[in-house]
Amino acid sequence: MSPERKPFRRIGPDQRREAMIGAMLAVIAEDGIAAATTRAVAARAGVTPGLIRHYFDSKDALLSAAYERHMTDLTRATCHAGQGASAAERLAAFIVAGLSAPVVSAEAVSLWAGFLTHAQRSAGMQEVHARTYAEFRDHLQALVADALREAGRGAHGAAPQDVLRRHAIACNAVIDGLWLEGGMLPDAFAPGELASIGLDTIGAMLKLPLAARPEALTQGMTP
Amino acid sequence: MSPERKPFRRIGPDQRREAMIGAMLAVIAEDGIAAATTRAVAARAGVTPGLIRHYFDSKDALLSAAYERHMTDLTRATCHAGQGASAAERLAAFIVAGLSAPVVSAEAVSLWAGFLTHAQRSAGMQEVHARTYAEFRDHLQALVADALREAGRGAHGAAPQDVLRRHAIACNAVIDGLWLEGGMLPDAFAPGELASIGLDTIGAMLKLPLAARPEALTQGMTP
DNA sequence: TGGCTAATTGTGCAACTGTATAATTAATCC
DNA sequence: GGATTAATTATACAGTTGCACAATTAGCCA
Repeated sequence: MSPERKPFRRIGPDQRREAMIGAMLAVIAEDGIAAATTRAVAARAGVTPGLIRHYFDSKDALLSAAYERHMTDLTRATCHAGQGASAAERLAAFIVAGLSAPVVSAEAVSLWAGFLTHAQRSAGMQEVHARTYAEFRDHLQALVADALREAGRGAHGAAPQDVLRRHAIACNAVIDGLWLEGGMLPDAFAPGELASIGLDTIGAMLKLPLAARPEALTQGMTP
Repeated sequence: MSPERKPFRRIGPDQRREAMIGAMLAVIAEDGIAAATTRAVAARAGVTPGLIRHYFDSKDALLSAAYERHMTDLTRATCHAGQGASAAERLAAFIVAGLSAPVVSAEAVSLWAGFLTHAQRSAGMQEVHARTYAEFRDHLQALVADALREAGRGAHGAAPQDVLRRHAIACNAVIDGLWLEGGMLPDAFAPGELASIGLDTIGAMLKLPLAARPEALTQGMTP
């Protein structure tokens, strides 16, 4: 009856924080946010529950940190894909990236929905939400503005700033809506179909011919 | 020390069921799904916690019932607005209804997100989700088909069924995305703005001139 | 009026939750 | 290599949760 204590090793504080955030994300994605208890997350991180409170002020603080990381990852995965010679190509690449794996996935939507539930009641998470959302839409609006200017429109006209805002809102809605459908009904769409629909819809709306480079579209076909 | 018991009156079983569903929806909308405990819901319904188990097999069963009612209400509020002389007018009315109050509201989005979290892990709720979603999109696809036929398109052409499906997916995405934005950031949009953007976007996509009847658009302005 | 029945209440419980706090130990520093 | 310190574990606790079950009672029907 020797009181065997669990052996452990110290790792860098930043690594441990990251491990906990990763464990929180994994548990939520797998078993839902209701299952993301301190004990479950700690077990997933290979650690004792008490340690969570050593790195985070509360369980909610860890939740906010996880939310921020998830949204940052999603935004980065979409925005960083925006390479291309022309502005139209960059916009198209952005759309395709946001509507292909791994951005479109059941786990990503599951995580997002779980966070959303808590976002309305937690000031910290609301702040993260507003910030990541604004970041995403501003980026999108800049891409749209570039593409329109490149096509010889936008610099003149009635109220370019107002029109730009409406366009950004609409583009964002198209991407969000398709992303949601794809994540919730993964088997309802052929590979590349969502990206194709997104390009067509936004292209028609902006009256710009948007086309994905071939390798970008088929990229989502090989998981 | 007389053991005073809570007085009560029996109401019709259907009414009591409805009252409990209503209480569940109210609690979730107000304080989030985490606060929707059996005790909180029972108190809201003016009833003792034990009674919930008398009308529902479990708390999850009540949750599923509430989910179904919420989605049915949302769908009905959108679909039943589709009156109009022409097919294009009916489609426009549908879009406007789905992008105006009370369909667009923080409570509606809050409820939907809360349910979504549980939907992925409950077979019953998943079934409700798939059913209400299909219903909504089928209705939308029929409206789009009518509007295109009315404009002299759709009956001929390459693959009308396939094109129709893509259009329905895209329309659904636009409405869902705008609905989401409006519900999460209620102060970010002027009254009627979302509906106007929705009409423009879907009109451009279908290459149909879609316009709301004036009273429909201003309807969302008087809360 | 007086049961009868089902709707409703009250009580209790075992499991689980977040977190506070003390005890232990791995790594660092000199 | 021994002391120091912060990282980590272990324990405990008060509150909450869903639910089972027995006790009551309101309304209906003869």
